[in-house]
Amino acid sequence: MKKTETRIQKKNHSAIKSAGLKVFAQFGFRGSTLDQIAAESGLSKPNILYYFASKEAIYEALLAQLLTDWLQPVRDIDPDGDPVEEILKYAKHKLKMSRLYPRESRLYATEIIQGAPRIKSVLTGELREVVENLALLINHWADAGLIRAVDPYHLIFSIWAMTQHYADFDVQVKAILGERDHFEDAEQYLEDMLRRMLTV
Amino acid sequence: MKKTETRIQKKNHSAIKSAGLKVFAQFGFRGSTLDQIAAESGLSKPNILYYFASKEAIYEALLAQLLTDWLQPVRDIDPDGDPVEEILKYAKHKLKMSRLYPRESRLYATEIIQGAPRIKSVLTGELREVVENLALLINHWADAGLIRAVDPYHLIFSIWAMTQHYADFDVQVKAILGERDHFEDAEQYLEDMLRRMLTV
DNA sequence: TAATAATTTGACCAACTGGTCAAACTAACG
DNA sequence: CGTTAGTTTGACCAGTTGGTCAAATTATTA
Repeated sequence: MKKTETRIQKKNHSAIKSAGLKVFAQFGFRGSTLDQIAAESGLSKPNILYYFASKEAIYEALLAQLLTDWLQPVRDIDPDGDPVEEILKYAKHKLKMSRLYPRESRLYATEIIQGAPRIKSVLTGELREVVENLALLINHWADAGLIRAVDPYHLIFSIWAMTQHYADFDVQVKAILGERDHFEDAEQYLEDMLRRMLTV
Repeated sequence: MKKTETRIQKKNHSAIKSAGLKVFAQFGFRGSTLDQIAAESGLSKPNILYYFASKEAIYEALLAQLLTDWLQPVRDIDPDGDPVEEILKYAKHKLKMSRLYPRESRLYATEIIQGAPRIKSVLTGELREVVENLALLINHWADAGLIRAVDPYHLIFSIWAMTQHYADFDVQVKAILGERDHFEDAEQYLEDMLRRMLTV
């Protein structure tokens, strides 16, 4: 039922979302202005509102995209794979997302810090369910003696916290480590940590 | 040389900072308005500007306080104490701060995410220096065989990331775990993780 | 090419923004 | 009690905000 976008629509929708991501990730929803997004995207303000009904519509489109992108890799964890390697694969994927798409991570962070007013239902719905299932799987692996018994929820939190830290707190990390790329060391540390947590 | 504050000044400075913390932590600097802070503090907008020169002055007073509160416990780490216990003591202190003062953590997070425009000099100055010293100490402990050799910087990042996660992403944590207090389990997990990382 | 549909914009608006200021009010003190 | 210093406020302002709209421009298609 969805109309196919014209060439121009495709280009402009994309330009607006890209500009919106940049602005919203830095200033949050209320701190961002349509004028900023207009300037960043090279379109005029009324033209932006021709493609999106409102400032909020842009923001919500970005959040929706983000959430599906983030939930998928959790679902992709293979219950029949090697437990440690599956968790490690997920953690490394998450870290790579932080390196390649730090603005997405920051956009999500600002939304959550502000109390997640627009996605709370997703958090208590889809996200919770997906995490619940992963926690069950981890407990199952532990019961089978394939990994050490750990609190699955806090294990997941620790992976999220550490990986997203490198995107969200990038300025701080760089202030301490310098501008040199630190993701290799971060991955090393993360792998080391997870192996120590998961093997006996 | 500092004039002693009158009773009223003390009360109102405090009320304004408290209200500012609440508002800034949720909406960031640009997303917050003086009217919100006025409503939250129970003072009129002009009255607020009688005590602070500008909206920015309130924000900066909060940040300055925050930074000293956060740097001190790092400095308090005792080079002559038991290494694992000293690091554990610091991590637990940080976690307790997240439980007791989540808004301070969120205020700091929004500032960093936005690129730390007002405190970048502190990051590359005081913070960097303090972390540098801690890293040297950790390496020294490792050289002496008192702890396992780990990357001290990423160790510190992992402590920060995990502890602050419970304050900054509180909504998400609660969406997954429910409203029940989870800090006890978090501390357990954190201690377990750090002991495994630091002992051979 | 002519007609139609899609796109873009300048001008505009009401609400909100941080901040000012003179005047009114209140507390403190000799 | 009267004076002074400290406090509070209503009215106001210029700049910014998200959003509207009719008109102009450009692309598409018959």
